[in-house]
Amino acid sequence: MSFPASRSRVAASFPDLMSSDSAAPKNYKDTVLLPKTDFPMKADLVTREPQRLAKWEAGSLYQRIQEQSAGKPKFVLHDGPPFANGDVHMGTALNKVLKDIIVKSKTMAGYHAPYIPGWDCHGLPIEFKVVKEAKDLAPAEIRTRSEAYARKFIDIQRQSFKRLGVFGDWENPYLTLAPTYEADIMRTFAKFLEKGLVYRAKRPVLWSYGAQTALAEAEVEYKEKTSPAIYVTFALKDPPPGLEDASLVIWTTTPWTLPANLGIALHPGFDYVCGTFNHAATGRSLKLIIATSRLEAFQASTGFVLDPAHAPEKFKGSLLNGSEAQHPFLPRTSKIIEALFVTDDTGTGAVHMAPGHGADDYVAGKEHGLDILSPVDDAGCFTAECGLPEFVGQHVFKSNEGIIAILEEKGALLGNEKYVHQYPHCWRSKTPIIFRAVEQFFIRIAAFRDEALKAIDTVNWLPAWGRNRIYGTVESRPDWCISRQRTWGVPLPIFYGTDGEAIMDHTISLKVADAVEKHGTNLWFEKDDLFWSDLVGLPEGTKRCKDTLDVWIDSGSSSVAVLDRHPELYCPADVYIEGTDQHRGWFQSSLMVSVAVRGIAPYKTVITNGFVVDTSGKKISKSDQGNDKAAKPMTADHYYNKYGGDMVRLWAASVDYQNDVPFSEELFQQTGESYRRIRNTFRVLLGNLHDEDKSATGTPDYTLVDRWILERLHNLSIECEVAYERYDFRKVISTITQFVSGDLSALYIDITKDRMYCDAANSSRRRAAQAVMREVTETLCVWLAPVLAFTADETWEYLGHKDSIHLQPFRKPNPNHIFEGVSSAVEDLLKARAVIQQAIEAARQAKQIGSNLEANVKLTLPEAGFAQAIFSDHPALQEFFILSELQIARGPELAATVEVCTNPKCGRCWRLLPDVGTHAEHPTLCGRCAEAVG
RNA sequence: GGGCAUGUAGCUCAGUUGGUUAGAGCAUCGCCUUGAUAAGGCGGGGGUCACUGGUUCGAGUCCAGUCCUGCCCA
Repeated sequence: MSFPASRSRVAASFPDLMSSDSAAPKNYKDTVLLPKTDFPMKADLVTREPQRLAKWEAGSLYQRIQEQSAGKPKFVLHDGPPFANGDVHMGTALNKVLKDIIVKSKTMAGYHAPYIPGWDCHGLPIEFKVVKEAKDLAPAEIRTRSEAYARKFIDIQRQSFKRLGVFGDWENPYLTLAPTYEADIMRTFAKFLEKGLVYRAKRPVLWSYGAQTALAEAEVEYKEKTSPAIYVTFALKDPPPGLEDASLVIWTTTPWTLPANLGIALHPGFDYVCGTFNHAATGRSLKLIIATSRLEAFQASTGFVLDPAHAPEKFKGSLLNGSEAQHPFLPRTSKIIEALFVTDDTGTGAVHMAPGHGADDYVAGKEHGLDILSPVDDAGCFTAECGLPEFVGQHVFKSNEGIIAILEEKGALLGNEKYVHQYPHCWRSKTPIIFRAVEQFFIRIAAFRDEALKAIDTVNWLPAWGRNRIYGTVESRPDWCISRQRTWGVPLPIFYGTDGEAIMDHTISLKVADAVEKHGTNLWFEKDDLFWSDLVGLPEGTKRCKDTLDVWIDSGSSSVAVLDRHPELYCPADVYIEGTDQHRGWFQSSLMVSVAVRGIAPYKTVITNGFVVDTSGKKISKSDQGNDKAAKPMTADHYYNKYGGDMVRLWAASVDYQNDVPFSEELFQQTGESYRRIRNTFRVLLGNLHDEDKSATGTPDYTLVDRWILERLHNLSIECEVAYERYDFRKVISTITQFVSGDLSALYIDITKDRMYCDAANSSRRRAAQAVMREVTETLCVWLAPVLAFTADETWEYLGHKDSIHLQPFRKPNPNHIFEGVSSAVEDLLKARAVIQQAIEAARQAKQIGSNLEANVKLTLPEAGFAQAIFSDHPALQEFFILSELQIARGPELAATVEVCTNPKCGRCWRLLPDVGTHAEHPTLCGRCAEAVG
């Protein structure tokens, strides 16, 4: 049944026409060949898409696509694994749909394009959540629960991705927690060992003495804490002229770190003064060095005031670079270095450096060759290394007072205040954290940095600035710290000998990998040292390493664990596509691993997509979910459950993904408008094909508009083909949208309505239009299929095809659809049409006429031009302009005037024509309609 | 603070190597249609091209600086 609602409404408004009285004018509505289709106007994607998904799945569509394309040239898009934590965010959905559009479009472009999705499963955020739910779990238990947690979200996310119409081998994804994958991570690490790229060194980490563990940033909460803030003097050794007997003054809120002091940092660009400072109350007089900008604050805090009697020495911080100063209470010197992180908002412009107790200190210290001293044990108590026997075994925070007392006694203390500041605390034990250097494993980047930089230039970066971005990060990145004092990860397959030294032997790590491949990494936590040393052939007393590997090693190893392992994939992959943050993340870790392991980049092309941001351009992060200020839904399920998967897909294809993507529900709904436009146009086209003559052979009798739309379709195919090749999906959609709305809906379908509805069913003009409409609909379906995966398939089915559109190839642009002179004729016709429409609009606004068919138009064409054949073909012109009456004249310029048409109205086609009433049998019809009705 | 991006109509974006009156879709307003009807057609309004300066006969486009926003760092 088609349009039942409208039919009854017409009947209700014209009861007289429906009367059974044979004398009354006949109702010709039933003789009009209106569009007829069951293709619903209302998409109802939310209920229909799952049915189509079930059908695809039952028919193993993905597998059939792979079988059908077997043997064709391959195209490998390697999936960057999303983290198995939380629901699918719109940013994740954008990325995943883009991947799918690439895979689908490459498949249709004639490639064999398998897609193996993956998940990143290890890592702190999961461990964090698990441990938060239940405290004081044994490592093996944490791992069991973490795996369950990850698997839960893998299932949730997999359902979402499938629901979005993403095709792939969903039953066999790669998981970084799979024993085979974990074993490959260990083998990758073994390769690093084999190449001598791994070393062990101390480095400061956030340490909770309460929980006796290292913490990550995410496990730290900032709370107010009162600390002693003290000023301490360091006497210069071998001072340059003018600075004799002077002391640098540092300011610190952690006196306990002074035993680990190995340096003092000055800003090379700051101005410093060196002068005599007098303390009125005590009568002390000292020669001190202070940053000029901090002078006032220093004097106010300490009471030491610069003696105005002597002009102070002035110099830049860079002057003292490389000099040394005497430690105030230990028999050693501190190296004076320059560092840009020195600020002038607190302190003295001279910063106490303890590379074992601070991140900045560590980096700057490393750069200037300072040692790393961290004389503190797991419980936060001083070790013998601190050089102060009376403090050994005492907690660092309890030692502050004692150290201040020593400074006082040595005369090195200039001031001591209470200082309230935000200080990091352990989220679990609630104790303040300390920075403490512990042994870590590193990868020596310098050994293959140049090779990595060269590899970057073998890759096609889209957009092109990605190249500079990653080049910069690789160029400047320090050595890679790959050990973590965490539980939920792949264990570092390393052992310590009885002397405490790490045994760096890749053959031992490979033995661990083999065992892990069979039994999983839990074995590392479940069995004891004796078991393991026995297994790998090390002597009794050997201890296994308790650290896990940085998760970036996990995902960074995917070119080894996935591309090299899967028979249908290869390395380098053709495309990686991820968010821009991955230049420093996965793109880089993958590059580093691949270059180290096989000497080349793991990808040929790298595409980045921007972040999904709110409409004011602010980032919307997952963690903002639930906050009052970001209460708007940002998860994909909200959108596909409310609007449908194709709507999310169309949105993803419509946005400028190379930049940040502004997003709101309102913006999202905008793409719904273009969806409706496309769908309704498909519906009319399908409706007009209801009585198509499928037996027809030969070239139909095309009219000018038929040829024109076919040529437009030909151009559309060229544009879509190129746009897909350039991954410019927005261009595909805008090209199709403009074609559908501008060329089809407003022109072609409108113009051909008359012949489609009112001509005899078998008229050659009507059959030609149907041939055109089939060609147009099928071609559009094919180009839309990678994006509107569900709707294109649905339309394809209504076109009478038995099998899925996703098994179809793209259509090559058809050169038979280029017609000499047609586009220039239509160009002129459109100019004339614009003038006519304006004239008609004026008459309409003046209430002289209603529809176009009531107008009698006088069109004046300019003397020159407008010479194409159609301008002397009145019926064709009337069809194109959709007019009942048209007169043509030549004049100085293009113009049109409108009068009310006085011809009688045909009761069937509604045109106002002079030959209405010439047939006795059908007195209310025009000649054409009388003949059509018969 | 540094590196890399970005800024054109209410919103999302086009705008070739500098060259008529800066375009499209959506939104908005008015009219028509009621045989695409929870659709369709026609017409209109709306922009100091982030800002400042420069090169040029001519700048949305090229150059310099400033600001906004994002990513990655410090």
